Amino acid sequence: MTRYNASATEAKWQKVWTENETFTVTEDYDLPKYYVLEMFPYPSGRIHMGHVRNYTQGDVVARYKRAKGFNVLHPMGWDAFGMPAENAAMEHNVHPAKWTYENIDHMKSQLKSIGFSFDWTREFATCDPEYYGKEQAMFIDFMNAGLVYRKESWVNWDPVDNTVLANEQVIDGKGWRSGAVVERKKLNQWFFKITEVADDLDAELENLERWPEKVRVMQKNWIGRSKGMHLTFNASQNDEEITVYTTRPDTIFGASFIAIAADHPLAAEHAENNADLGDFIKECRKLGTSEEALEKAEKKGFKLDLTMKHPFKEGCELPVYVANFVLMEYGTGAVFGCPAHDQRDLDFARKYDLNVQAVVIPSGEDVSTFAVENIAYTDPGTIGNSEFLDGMTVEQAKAKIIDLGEEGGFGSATTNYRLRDWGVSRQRYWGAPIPIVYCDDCGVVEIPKEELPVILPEDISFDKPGNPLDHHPTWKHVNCPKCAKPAQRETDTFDTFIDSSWYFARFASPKSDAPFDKKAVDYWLPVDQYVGGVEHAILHLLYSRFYTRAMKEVGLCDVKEPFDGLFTQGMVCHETYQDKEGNWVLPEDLDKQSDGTFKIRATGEVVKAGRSVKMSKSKKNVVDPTAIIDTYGADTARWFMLSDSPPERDLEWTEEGVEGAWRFTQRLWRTVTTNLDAVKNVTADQPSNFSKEAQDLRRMTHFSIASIGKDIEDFHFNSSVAQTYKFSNAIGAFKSNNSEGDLFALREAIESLILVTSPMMPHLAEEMWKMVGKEGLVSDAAWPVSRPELIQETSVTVVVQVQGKLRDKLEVAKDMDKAEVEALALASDKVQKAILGKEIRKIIVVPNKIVNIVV
RNA sequence: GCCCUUGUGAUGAAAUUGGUAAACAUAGCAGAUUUAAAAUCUGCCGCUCUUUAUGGGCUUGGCGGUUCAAGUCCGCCCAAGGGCACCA
Repeated sequence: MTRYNASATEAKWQKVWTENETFTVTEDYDLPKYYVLEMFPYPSGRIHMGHVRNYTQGDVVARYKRAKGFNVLHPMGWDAFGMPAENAAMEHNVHPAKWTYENIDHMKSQLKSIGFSFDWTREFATCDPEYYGKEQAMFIDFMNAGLVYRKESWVNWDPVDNTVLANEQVIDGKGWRSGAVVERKKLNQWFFKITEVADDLDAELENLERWPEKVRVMQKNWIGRSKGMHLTFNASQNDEEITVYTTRPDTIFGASFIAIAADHPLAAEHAENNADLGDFIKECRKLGTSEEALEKAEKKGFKLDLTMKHPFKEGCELPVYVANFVLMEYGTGAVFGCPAHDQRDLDFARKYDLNVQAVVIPSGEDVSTFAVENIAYTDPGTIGNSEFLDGMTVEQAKAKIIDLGEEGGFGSATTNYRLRDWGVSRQRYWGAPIPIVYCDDCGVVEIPKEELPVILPEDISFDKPGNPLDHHPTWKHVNCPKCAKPAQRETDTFDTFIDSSWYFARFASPKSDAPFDKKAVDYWLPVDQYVGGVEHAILHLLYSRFYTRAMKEVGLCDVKEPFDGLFTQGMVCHETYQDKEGNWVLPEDLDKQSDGTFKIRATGEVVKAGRSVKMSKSKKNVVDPTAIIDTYGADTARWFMLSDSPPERDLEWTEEGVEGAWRFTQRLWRTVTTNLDAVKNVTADQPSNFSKEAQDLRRMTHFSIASIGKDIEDFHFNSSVAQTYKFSNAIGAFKSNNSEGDLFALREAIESLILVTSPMMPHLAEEMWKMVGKEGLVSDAAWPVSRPELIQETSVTVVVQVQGKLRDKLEVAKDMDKAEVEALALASDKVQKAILGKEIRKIIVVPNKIVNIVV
């Protein structure tokens, strides 16, 4: 018997799929559509196991939905802008474009070798001017719609390299390359008004029912919507005022101080003739970037020579502090402190010996005796010690204060968000240029759309520190599009999160001269099934949701939410190994000993096996997909990725597991080849008689079709795999007597087995499909039809319990009458033994399932 | 500190959503085949007690509760992982 030759067979079918354009899809507006998308990769150079798992999951769904008759869009492209290309340019003196496109070529060939059903005709890279030019055009649309603005904002500045650093390039407050202490610097930068739709982004989370609850919660917390009020206090000494934001106006009578942020304008004003305050403000700013870990617990303040009048309490004066725990970026940068009902305020009050007055009294406590010691009371209660608020609930008191504030003109209800506007300027080369020109006379001028794209210059150098676009000899010098006088280009480029915020729309019509064809986008979007890592739960997914709203706002599409269904897959993990010196060792350099320990092949040294963690280059616990595919074939790798572990959980990569998957591909092949002669010439006509065994096999066949399909739809691939094992084992165990009925059942089983396996192991399925004499490709074949009447059992096992304990099992006819089952149960010897001498109190009969006798 | 998730045999896990816990696979053990090994095939495989049976008891992180019945629902606690982190 021949063995299945994976590498030759897989290459053969990949070629056939390409030549036949099997997975090329068109906008057939009459067909029901299904859009499957996996998060597109950054072209780092090589595919890793995480990609293989991610794309295998998406591919199974895509192939399954195709078989179910959907018009399936399953595209692939490249998130091609970003810093690694610039780092490579600096380290290896290779142009970012060259580096990126070479990586794309290599990774594309790797992806092709795994047999994914991508429509490669729709492929694009975001670093192509054909793509980013459309992004520039949309930026201008957004600008005209008032969704974009420019303001000064802080960046991390490396004073040695003279460059802006991303947050991840700042390590312990120092630049990753230079080691210099990072400074904060203000630059003019572009922002998207994501906060303008914060309310809708928050509210619509509720309707994203096919998203993981976890991701929705994370986004909700990130948006951080809170309802409160603005409240203005007037100074006792002069006409200064401070407006605070509070969510607890009900606790106003418990207020004992006002605190403002170090960056608050009033703080700066007072610092002008107070050097100590100036020092304190500097200290607060430092805290922000570096030593937060050390200082975060300690609340510190600087008392100003200023007090504020309590708005409701005659004669009550509140001291004003500059405090390190108040943030200028949130609310108004000022708060009133109510120590009894806020832990931070309480810590602060204890340190500076301020009054702690409880004004919310828990039920069961007495107003006169209830006091707060070191834990602030934040739960509901009745208002007390608060004059006209006394006796109200927290909610009533909040409403009352807001009313009074609005009447008196010193307060108003407000909603606040933790979410901040999206800063999109990056002081880098390898990104999409922002299509703006600065003119001395006309100010900020957008590039006219017909002059787009603004293309990145190719002749750049990374010799000098800083942004190559900025020190390019000619690129930034242009004439103003309005007045034609000499002007300067914006040299910042877009945040690469913009690139990934609309690529899913571009896939709908990747050759369009517009960003996309509206009809095509309205047909394909939203993405029905998006698959990717949970590490993108917040930023990428939130930005995409905003961006899609923005595109709708400017009339580019009618879709608001980009992703209807989201699935976040787990990581791929592997054991780690360390030698005597503690150096990490690659699994492929090891030999396994018979006692289960590992030795380095070259030196014979025994290594220490550590816990299993996410595969990473730094820990060297990686397995190269190419090596696995060369040894076992893509179908084996795919099968292993789907087996055992539920897809949302982490997967432990083991040699034994891969071996097991490989053995199964061979077993499937044998199951089909050994039965080939018997079933090859069986006609499709169904005989009228089936043996008991044939009926059982048909039940298994039709049950498997239904069960495997449902498990794929529910993302329970490990269950699909388990059922496929059972199905295949049943066929292997089937002894045909060569009667018409047996042969029919066997042929039906084998054909169905090939079909249900095809989304998971497409190459092997294609080969077997041909072997059993089928015309056409299994990739084009319809999912088999499961006949429910063949799944029905005629008899069922009913369990008999006494006092909830299993005592006997009965084989009875399905849907047998309750009384009859009860009688049978009581007739059982074992049951009689168990209830001997006891009185029967109650008998519960669940049809076809269980009888429970209570004594 | 707050929020979320997970916890089941030696291992990855399953359990029709309250109704036979451990399907399927991996590892292991025994046997067949083989000159031998690999591969393949067959059988066993949660713990425990005794009278070794077509027997009894126990078992889903721990303790308690609801129920005829709990891996599943409720309460408290423990452990691991993830997210947020002075957000007023």
